[in-house]
Amino acid sequence: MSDTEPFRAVTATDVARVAGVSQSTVSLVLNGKGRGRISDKTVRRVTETAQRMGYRINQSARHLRLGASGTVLLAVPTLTNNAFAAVHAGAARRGAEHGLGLVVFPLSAEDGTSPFSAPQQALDGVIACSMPAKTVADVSAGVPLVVLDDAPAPGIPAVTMDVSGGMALALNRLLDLGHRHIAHVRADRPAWTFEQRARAFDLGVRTRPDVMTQRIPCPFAPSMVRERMMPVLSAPDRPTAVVCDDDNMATGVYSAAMSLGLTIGTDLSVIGFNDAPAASQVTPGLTSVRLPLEDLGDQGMRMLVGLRGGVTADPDPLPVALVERGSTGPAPQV
Amino acid sequence: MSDTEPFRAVTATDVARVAGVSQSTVSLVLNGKGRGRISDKTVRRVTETAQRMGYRINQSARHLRLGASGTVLLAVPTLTNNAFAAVHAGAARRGAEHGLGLVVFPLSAEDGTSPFSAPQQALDGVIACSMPAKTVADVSAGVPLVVLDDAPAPGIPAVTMDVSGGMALALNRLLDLGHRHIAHVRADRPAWTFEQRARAFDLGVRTRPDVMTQRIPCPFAPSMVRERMMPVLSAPDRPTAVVCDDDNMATGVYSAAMSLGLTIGTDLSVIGFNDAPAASQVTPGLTSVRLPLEDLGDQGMRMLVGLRGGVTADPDPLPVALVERGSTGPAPQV
DNA sequence: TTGTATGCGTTATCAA
DNA sequence: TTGATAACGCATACAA
Repeated sequence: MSDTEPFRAVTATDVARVAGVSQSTVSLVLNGKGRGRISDKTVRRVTETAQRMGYRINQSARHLRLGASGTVLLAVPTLTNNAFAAVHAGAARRGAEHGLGLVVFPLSAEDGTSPFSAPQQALDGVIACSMPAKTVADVSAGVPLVVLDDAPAPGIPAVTMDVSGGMALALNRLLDLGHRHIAHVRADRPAWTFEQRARAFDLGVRTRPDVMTQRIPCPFAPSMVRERMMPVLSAPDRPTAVVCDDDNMATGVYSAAMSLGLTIGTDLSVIGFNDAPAASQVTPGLTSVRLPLEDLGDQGMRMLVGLRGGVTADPDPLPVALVERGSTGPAPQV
Repeated sequence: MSDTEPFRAVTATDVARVAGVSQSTVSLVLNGKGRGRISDKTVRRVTETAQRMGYRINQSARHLRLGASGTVLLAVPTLTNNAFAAVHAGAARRGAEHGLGLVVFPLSAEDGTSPFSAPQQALDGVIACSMPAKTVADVSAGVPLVVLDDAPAPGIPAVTMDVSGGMALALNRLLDLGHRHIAHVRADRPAWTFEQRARAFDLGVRTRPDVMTQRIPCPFAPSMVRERMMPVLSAPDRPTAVVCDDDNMATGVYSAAMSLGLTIGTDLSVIGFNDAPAASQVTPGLTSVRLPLEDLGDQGMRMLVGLRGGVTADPDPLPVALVERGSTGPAPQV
């Protein structure tokens, strides 16, 4: 009852003493390794006792014993894109269930230097998001690796999202709305995820000779997108709809359209990718391809954890959805 | 040279063997506890050997020995606001230096239930961001606590930002620009940080009877702000400038203004708080009070770590700055 | 079916 | 000024 009494954690040994068994039995039971070794009665008693006493495993001790560090690295190309916050959240939550902490690190494609001098020692695994596996080669040396939203390569487990399907969704919606001149604002960054979008766009319009298209590579910054779009949207035969590789880029299109006096959703339809919070905050709301980013992180961590379990088959691409808002409407009459 | 040779970490014992000293000497030296106990020559030799061998401490072992968990909890009111991503980044980076992992958890003010059944066991500390200390009372029981961006209370270490000063900055700038009718869109959420903004606004206009003011409490959602602002901005004697408690709320003002045909920066000046990424992406760019959120997280973690060192004095409020963009301009002629 | 014994790498106490 | 030694809580090989 004393406030000053130092807190003492409930250990497996404590549970063992109360349950009247040995500590190793407790360990066996709690790790599910009692199958065929420990009697059902004992299993029940131990489980229940642990529960009742509020036993919680000491991860430090566990990691020490197992020679693991309890940390996983999440490598991302940049921190500024809030998409990665979602991936992080998903991975972190799942990791916590397994006593794994998650440390994020931005690893630019050009300069792949890492702060980890001895990754094998410091890391239990690496999750690379939206970047080629070779970029993280030096930090992932000797450590289980999972790539997210990148090209599935033989021998490297990958979790992907159906970005091609997302582009198809966007494109078909625009076609349904009667648009026959559609531009694709492409992220000018070498990444599988953007190649997928480009390919799906090209594929989707290939069988439609009645549709005019424009492909506009752009740096990620909205201001650059705006600059690039000004001449495009001023032209006499301007596109009536634009698909952007990212919601941030879409805001650049908004900006250009507005200063040209074009009304978004009426004169010009715009679709983005990610369904970032900003998509619902601009006016009009931005129609966007929602990517299951939190799921992506979750599945990635799940796969990493399963790696020692011998999981090898990549899961199906995660489904995506088109979220319609005010930025899309019927093609304007010519 | 074999690829299959299992990796073996460099331990303090390894260093000891090479340096020709005992393992305990290595521990003493590397923890800086050799002062007046270990000879300078030995200290040098050990330090250098450890460096050369690439020794890295095993945090699991350290935590086990010290009875610590190596994790601290960052409690935030909501995850949707990207401000907390910055706080998290700052705290996580600093924590990593001390072998501390950071787990985030959204703890709503109403329902303060936590997923931590035995916080003293699972957590080495709690950092509560923008929420009253009593909200985290049950999870922080028996654990060092630091509050961020909240009311400094006796006995509870706090790190704050100069939000009042930020409001003064914003207000004075608008006054300098000639605005004499200014509205304050207030976050309708009980939090110290918003009380500060409100108080500073009230204080700043108290001595200016020539200035008309409006105080408009609002939920956080931009759509709600828009709704509330429509009648305000349609009125014949509408405000010529608006200060918002948050950048997100400012986008709601943008939305309302635009649908009323008001040009931001000319007809209506707008200032936000946070300087979120979105502030530079809207058109025109949003003038905003930049809060040092990453610093806040960093200082919070630093303070938590210093707690066992006996640090008690709260640091000065972190300085803020006004970032001017296109959303502010001279007051329109009446 | 269960218990005993050992060591993971560290810190800290005590003896030398 | 330094070294031997004992835990910390857990997983597991081996003994019973």
